[in-house]
Amino acid sequence: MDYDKIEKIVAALNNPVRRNILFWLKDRSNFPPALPEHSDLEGVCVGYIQEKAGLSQSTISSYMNLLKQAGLVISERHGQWTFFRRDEKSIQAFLGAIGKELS
Amino acid sequence: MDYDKIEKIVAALNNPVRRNILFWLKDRSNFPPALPEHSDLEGVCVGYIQEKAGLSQSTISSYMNLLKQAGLVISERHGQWTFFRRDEKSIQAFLGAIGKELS
DNA sequence: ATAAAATATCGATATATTTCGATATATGGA
DNA sequence: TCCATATATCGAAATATATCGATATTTTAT
Repeated sequence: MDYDKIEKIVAALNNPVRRNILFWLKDRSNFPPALPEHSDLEGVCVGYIQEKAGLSQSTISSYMNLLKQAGLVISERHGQWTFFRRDEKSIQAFLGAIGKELS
Repeated sequence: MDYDKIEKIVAALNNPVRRNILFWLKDRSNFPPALPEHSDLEGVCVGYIQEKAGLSQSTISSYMNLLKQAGLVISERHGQWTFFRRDEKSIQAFLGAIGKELS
């Protein structure tokens, strides 16, 4: 994982709301149950994330995009809904890389 | 390690110069040899850090203070000189904590 | 005491980030 | 087609950060 990639991730984590969102996404039960037609989908609808975060819809939208650009989350659109889940592989790669850089 | 402590460290790391400084401080040979009267001291004189970073003296001073407040470095004053070294224990604690938070 | 060297602090400016409300776009239903 | 819902994008204002030069402070030497 190169220098710029780490930089992007550190920047993404350097905000309490975004950091919280990643934490919440670890456990689906931090959010309301999915709608019936979404029950077999992975991830959490951005609307629920926005509610839980308590910020404006536009802010959360830009934050989720930033997390996505940093590679920390994966997004999938299903009809009118966008779902986000953590990119566990990328997160682990980051932890490995930052561990190596700082040790 | 609590939430605010991690926040401070992530913020400290969220700058290329500060991140580089921590990296350079891993290896004393990234800097010129110490003066004879400092040869038995630990750490690197802030003047050398400033030279290597290529920014103004005042910027580096504030940056080193920020790294110190985040607990990433330890400073020691010897006469007119201030020396900085990494706080390895704190760094490892951070890596453990961020690994736990993100995993 | 004066002067020099090293470094911390201050104040200012430019730029980046946070956050919002407004609006645009995408999807779906009647 | 029109209307509704969900979400992305835009532009703006407030705040935070990066960085500088000037100045203050600390330490040392003469």
